[in-house]
Amino acid sequence: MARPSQTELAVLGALSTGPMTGYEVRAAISESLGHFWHESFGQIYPTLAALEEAGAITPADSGRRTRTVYEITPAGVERLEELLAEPHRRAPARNGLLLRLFFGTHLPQGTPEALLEEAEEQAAGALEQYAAVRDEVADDEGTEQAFRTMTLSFGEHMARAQLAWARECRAALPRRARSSSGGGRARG
Amino acid sequence: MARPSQTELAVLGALSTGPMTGYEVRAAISESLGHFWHESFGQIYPTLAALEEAGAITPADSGRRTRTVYEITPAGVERLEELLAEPHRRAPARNGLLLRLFFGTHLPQGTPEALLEEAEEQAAGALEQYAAVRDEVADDEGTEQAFRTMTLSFGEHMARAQLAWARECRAALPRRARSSSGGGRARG
DNA sequence: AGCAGCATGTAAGTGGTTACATGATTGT
DNA sequence: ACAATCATGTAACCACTTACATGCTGCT
Repeated sequence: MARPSQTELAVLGALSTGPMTGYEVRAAISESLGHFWHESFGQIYPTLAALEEAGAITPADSGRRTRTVYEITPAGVERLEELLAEPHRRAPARNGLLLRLFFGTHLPQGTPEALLEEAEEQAAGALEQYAAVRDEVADDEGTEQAFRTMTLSFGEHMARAQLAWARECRAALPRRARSSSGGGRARG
Repeated sequence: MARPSQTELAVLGALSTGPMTGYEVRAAISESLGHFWHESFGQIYPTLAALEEAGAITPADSGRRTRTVYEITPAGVERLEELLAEPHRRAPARNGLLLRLFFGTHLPQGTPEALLEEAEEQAAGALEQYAAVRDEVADDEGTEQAFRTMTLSFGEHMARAQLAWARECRAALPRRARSSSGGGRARG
């Protein structure tokens, strides 16, 4: 196996919270990390196989033979700690919004305005969702709660920042074209 | 043609600012979109070929035959507008920091502390960089300046948000393990 | 002559998604 | 009996990166 993959970390991490099937791993990840992470079966099952091969996880008694409940082994915990300790190489910068916005300014459209509006709405929407989750989280306890709060808080901070940024930019934009078609050149 | 739509957009967008070689396209993107976008030659050259095939760009007189300066065509501008108008594609939700932080809470380490510290330092560092860029940008003019300001502003908002979030979380964390390193402060 | 940096391209590999194929279990 | 959903897996493809191969141009 060797390659330190993000998926490996996610799967191993999920299993560190308790024994699960591949199906449940995916559910656990998408429930708990909602907006911030996601795995597909096409990644999960091969990763489970590789992890078992490497002795990091082991099939536990499942009661049924059509499903495989995996359990993390001591070696797996070690591996997980190793992965966590590794310097977190961040994804190559690829922000589609900024890309579009930049090149949008070279076009006669109201494109930049529209993009900023969209960004603003999206952030506002996210904030509403987070507010709803806040209520739920209040019921949780201990570590679970600490995690959820951090995640949530991260989402909120980022959404608020995006909202503020979009509003500032919209306010600063010269009011030339008002959406599609219209004046090409602003200044001469 | 096939649709490497994000790269296609970036390349077409770059060419919308003026004729360029593939090499220059890459430089233009990394200069202007610095932290927010990036293209590799392995993507750029095939994309240029495909765009030429599709009539979106055309080779212009370069003076030398060992380089090909491409120019965007009216059809290319149309294509660019089309791409810009398209509903802004997925951001596949994969935040390595949040992932690690979550599973870090299940381990006895000072892992979460270390991650938050790293996140805080990274944001602080970015802010310093942006401050430097601020000065440069002041010299620019017109559209160029408007773009740079927006980009920069986005970076600043996000970095400040991350900084605030990391600090809040660290303050809220129970002080159990003291982590390995002692270096928490931003350099002066 | 030699080196830095401009310029173009390709092959192999990575890390991931989508769609599909298959079947078991549970609830009504 | 049937549908929903739990569960496992694979094949094909996709966007992109890395490393490599090659050669030109301009400067000292």
